[in-house]
Amino acid sequence: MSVSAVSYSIRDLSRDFGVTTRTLRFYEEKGLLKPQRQGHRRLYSAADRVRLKLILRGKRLGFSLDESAELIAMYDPESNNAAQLRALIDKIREQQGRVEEQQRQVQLMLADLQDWERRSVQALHVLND
Amino acid sequence: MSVSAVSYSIRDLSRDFGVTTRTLRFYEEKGLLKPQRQGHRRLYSAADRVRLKLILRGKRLGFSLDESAELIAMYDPESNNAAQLRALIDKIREQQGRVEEQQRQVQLMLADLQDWERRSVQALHVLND
DNA sequence: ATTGACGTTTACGTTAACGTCAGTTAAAAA
DNA sequence: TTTTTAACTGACGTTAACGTAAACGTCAAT
Repeated sequence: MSVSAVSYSIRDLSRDFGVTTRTLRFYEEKGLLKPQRQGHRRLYSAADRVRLKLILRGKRLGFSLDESAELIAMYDPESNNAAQLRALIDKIREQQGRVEEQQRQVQLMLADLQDWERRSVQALHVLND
Repeated sequence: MSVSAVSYSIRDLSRDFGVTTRTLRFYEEKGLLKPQRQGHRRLYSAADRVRLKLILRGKRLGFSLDESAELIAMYDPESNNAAQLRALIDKIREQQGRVEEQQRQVQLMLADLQDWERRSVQALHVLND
């Protein structure tokens, strides 16, 4: 079974995902990525790209790298564990809660301010009349 | 005009807002709070409480302390500046955008996962039948 | 043989938001 | 007056997520 070994240099990933090479090495230090080596050079596989995509998605979700690491471990397609999957979904739901709370706070603040704006416009009217 | 000078100790604020005294002194270092002194002790006024409330609200909104500092400067009830108020509202709207983006990402991820869950449950059925 | 492009490791630097002492002072309680 | 209690000022420590050199390896092209 020959695998058509598509692989990417660190530069490739850097370019394709808009992150620095330092970042990629850093993610590796943290155990988030484990590219193969050819000599001492890193060779990233398609699977590595998927993992990176997940990490970055995690960031956009507002997760820390450590949290992303957990998520990815759970997301692992090999261990097709239902309980784990639920745990993962729960984690995301928690995050969803936090984000919704922020949303509420933003709404509140905006409402406050717009109210204030209306009143200060009125105040100006009073002053100018 | 005698002002009924209500004031609070650092301990009071710490307790009332659920932050450490270190935090309060730190906020002062950063210029976010400017309590009066009685000797070398800090005396917080009602205005200081309002500022603190705003800072903490800013945090819940997902702003950094520096950003909160800006916000508070703009929020200043003295300078009743309409343009400034708009600027403030804009800042909050930006944040709103960021939060909404996170919300979208969370939704996406959840959808992905639930989809996956459905399929793996089916897969289990297949395996068990 | 040298240049240049790209890669590697090692390691110290940076920012944010405090935590955690250590050593002092001032005021209140015993 | 002595002891407690609360507060104060440094100042160094901590975590996260990289940034930023420094010094070196390797391979192809000139």
